[in-house]
Amino acid sequence: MNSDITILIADDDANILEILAYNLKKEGYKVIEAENGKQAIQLAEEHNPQLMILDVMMPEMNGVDVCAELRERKKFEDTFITFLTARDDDFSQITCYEAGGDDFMSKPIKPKVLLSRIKALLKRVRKAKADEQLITVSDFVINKDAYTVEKNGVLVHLVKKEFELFSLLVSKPGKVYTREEIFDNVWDADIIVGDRTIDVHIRKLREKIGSEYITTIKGIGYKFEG
Amino acid sequence: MNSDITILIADDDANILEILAYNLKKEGYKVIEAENGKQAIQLAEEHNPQLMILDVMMPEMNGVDVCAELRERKKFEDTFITFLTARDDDFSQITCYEAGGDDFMSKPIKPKVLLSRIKALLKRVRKAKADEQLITVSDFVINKDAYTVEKNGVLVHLVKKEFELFSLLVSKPGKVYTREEIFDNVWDADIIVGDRTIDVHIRKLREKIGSEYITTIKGIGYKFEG
DNA sequence: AAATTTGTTAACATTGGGTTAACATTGGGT
DNA sequence: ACCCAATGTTAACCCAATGTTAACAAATTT
Repeated sequence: MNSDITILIADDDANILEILAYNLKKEGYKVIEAENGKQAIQLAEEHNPQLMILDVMMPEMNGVDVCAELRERKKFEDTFITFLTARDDDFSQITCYEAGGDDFMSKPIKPKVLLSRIKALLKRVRKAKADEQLITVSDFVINKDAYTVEKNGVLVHLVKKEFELFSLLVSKPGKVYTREEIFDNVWDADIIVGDRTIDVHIRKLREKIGSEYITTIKGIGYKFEG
Repeated sequence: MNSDITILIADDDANILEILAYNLKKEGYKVIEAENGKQAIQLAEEHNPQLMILDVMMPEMNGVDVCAELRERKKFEDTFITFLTARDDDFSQITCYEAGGDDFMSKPIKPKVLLSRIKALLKRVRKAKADEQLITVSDFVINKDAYTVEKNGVLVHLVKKEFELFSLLVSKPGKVYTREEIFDNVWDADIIVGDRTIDVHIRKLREKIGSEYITTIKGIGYKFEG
């Protein structure tokens, strides 16, 4: 059940690494181990963990710098990062949070505490994940995994382009999407389509979901009415 | 800037309550104070805080039970709950997380640590909230994403040119925009329109938003009265 | 490869925002 | 007080933007 969660741990102390890895694996998480900061970044890039546990003091690159670096990239914007530190002096705690960390733990780590803490963190991860894929707005439930849309509980069959168009509009109810924005998001960058194409898809969408949800803002674009 | 974030703090020690409240208010959060568990639940019900800081040991009802009780209700599913405890023994930490807590802090609390920790927690709350760009001036709320204008809470429908003209004038209340400036900003560079065009749009704008907001400066241009 | 589904285009219909023209009114300068 | 240039007002008109339809092309499935 936890096998879809990847946790990256980085510590230069092989013993700690082993203890952490053992306990996390026992719970069913997929564990990636790094021995220093640089490796942590590289492995994060490779495995896209949902949670990272970084030792603050590491060779090559310290945990805080790793965190700061990762936070620069959109890809890791929502990754949970928690720090490990030997001393719990104010300075380093604050530095950790300022670098964009989500949590902070002092060594020595007691496995039971670690695990319950991680569970609390992952609760949020799971929720964030589920939120991304299940959007509920007004009369609709959009499931991005299954590519399905329900209106008041009944399934509405949307084909790919319709679904993507609808997802986009629904992702920010009320926001007006310009034709250009729609093209950029729903069509591949190198594909050029005529200017009636969007209208036709909007037409079909309205036909399927009802015409009252998508509003035309003449001269600008379309919006979904939350 | 933080005034839209409500934090509830619950502790039976009046001194701690005061210190926490002082520091949080200083940061601009709206703070609700409770002296015991029962009161905390009641006040949470009333004020719907985004974050709650609960002392574990309290009369009437302890923090853990408060948390467990709140987590039962869908309304508080996404509320962040963080615990304060006097001792940091394993048992109570784990209990806290099991009750559905998101974070855990040991007394004595150092204000700087508390604040940076809270900021880290609220980062995620804010993220969901803060993506509308709203301009608020006098009686109006202008939403540039949705292309909507509200006057005293009621929607005023402006069409493209009207909206752009209004946005321009509103962007610097009090500043007089010459006809030339208006043309440059609202019309494409290569388009030439007659000299009554602006007047007609101003006329329509005044009709829709009320005539008292846009003033004519004869021989110069128009301005929005802040 | 045929059949079906999905996506795009073209051709035409429709609409409403933007502009203009024609006339009314205002108010600053002399 | 008068003039007239600048602005206000109205309604008609035009056309660009969008709606609509069906035929065609591309893809996916059978």
